[in-house]
Amino acid sequence: MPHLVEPNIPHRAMLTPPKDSHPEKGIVTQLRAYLAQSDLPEDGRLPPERELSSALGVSRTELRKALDVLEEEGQLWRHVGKGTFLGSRPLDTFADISALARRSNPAEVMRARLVMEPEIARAAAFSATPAAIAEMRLCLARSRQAETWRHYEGWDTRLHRTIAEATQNSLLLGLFDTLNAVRRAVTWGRLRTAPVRPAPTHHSFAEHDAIVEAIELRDMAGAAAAMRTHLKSVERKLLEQQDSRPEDR
Amino acid sequence: MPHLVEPNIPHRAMLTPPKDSHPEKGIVTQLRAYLAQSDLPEDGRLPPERELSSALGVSRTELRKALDVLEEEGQLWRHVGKGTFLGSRPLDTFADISALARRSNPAEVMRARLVMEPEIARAAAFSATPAAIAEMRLCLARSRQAETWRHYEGWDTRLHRTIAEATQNSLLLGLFDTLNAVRRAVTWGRLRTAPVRPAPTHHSFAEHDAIVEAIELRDMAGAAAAMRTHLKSVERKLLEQQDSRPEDR
DNA sequence: ATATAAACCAAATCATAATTGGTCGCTCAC
DNA sequence: GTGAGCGACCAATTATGATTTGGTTTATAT
Repeated sequence: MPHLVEPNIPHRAMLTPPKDSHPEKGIVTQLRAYLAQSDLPEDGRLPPERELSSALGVSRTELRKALDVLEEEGQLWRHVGKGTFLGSRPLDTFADISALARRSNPAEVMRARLVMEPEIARAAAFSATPAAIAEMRLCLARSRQAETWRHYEGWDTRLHRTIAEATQNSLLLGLFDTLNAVRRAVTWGRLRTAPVRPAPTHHSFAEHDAIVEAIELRDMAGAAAAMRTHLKSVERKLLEQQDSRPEDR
Repeated sequence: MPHLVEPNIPHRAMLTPPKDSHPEKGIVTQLRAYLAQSDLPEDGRLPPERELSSALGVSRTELRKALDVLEEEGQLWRHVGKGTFLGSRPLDTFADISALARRSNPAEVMRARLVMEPEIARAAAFSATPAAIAEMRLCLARSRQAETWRHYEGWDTRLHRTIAEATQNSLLLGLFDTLNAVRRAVTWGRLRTAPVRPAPTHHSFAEHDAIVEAIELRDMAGAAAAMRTHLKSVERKLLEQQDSRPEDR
């Protein structure tokens, strides 16, 4: 148990400056002075609030008010568990797949797919080449022939990626790949690994057909709608599975 | 201290199958059979070598030889500390911002934004908290007060990111951040640092207002449409600039 | 009413232990 | 001798638990 009882330090109330008409402003300036003279570590991190408040002889509440002001001014940024730092918040833009996967979950992945993939399909309907469409048809055929769920999923993944490629937008493709990597990395309760093959009536077959058909017809709205319908089906299936099998972890 | 001394387990040398003319080949087929019948977890990870060897009744050395064969065939991949997995090694899908930016260009970035951000705004209209909306309004006000283009862009960026945060979907937020990082990397050369402030009639002001207003009204379609309108304006402005100033990169 | 102190919370970090594929050295059987 | 089995060790990775830290709430006092 840390920090049991504060040893009896004589209060320094008398050392506090005389009452100010705007006391919080005074603390702000006091804090500014401290930040100016104190040499902070390389990363601009300043001591935790609990230390700083006692060092400045103010309550943590008041210190936090002052910090709020400086943060509002953009002079520093704070984050729970990390600390308080001078300067502007570093855009945490390293798209670390594993980090994303750790913070995410299957429901989020499905919602992200529902945001991205219909629009990707729309773009693909606009710019897909005949070769890309041929590859989509190949994926459709192979996924129907798949003898195991593992094989089926392989062709399913390839179909969706082919659609993303068909946008001819390398950035969109990169974002799609990132999303896909997170999807695979997210540890959802081990799904179907059954060695049985998907039933010929599996809902995805017809839905995939509809997507590719719309793309081939250059029907942008139709492609987006078909993709949305498909992902909604997948989502429903996912939720059913999750409900019927409440095992967690 | 773990695993002090292995308890004295009687050797099972006599239980080993009779000598095979090509022992290692036999183990490979045995391993193949095991992989075919055993249902592996979603990620394709198979049991650690120490378990698998005893489960198959072969020595770890022999098992590793068999695994070497399968790895050479590309049927599985291994990594120290992680384990052994079926399928092909996941291409290092770390979303390398600089690599993406190198392959991309401003036009692609704009199209990617037009794909993602309207749908993000739609989702935000559904799930934004009052606090998030308050922050959006703050960004609106501050961007109007901005005294330089740099400040304006700061608040503009923060507004768009706040909208992405309001989806309450960390994965979408991560994808948005990736897109944003690429955007900044791509437009790195040509950031206008003009000290003049944006005109009060700047098109983005009213467009931003419309987006936030739709989000506040929970008007999902309206938010998506407003965001699309805004990005179309930005795209038009971008193309004008690019035309009038044909400098590339 | 306001401020303070204390307690609690969740996110992040740190420290430590346990796994896991890769490698080396020894022993034994043939 | 040659090769296989066995055990130990290594480094990379993961898992786990305690600690730190900003954010929030509550009770108390002035």
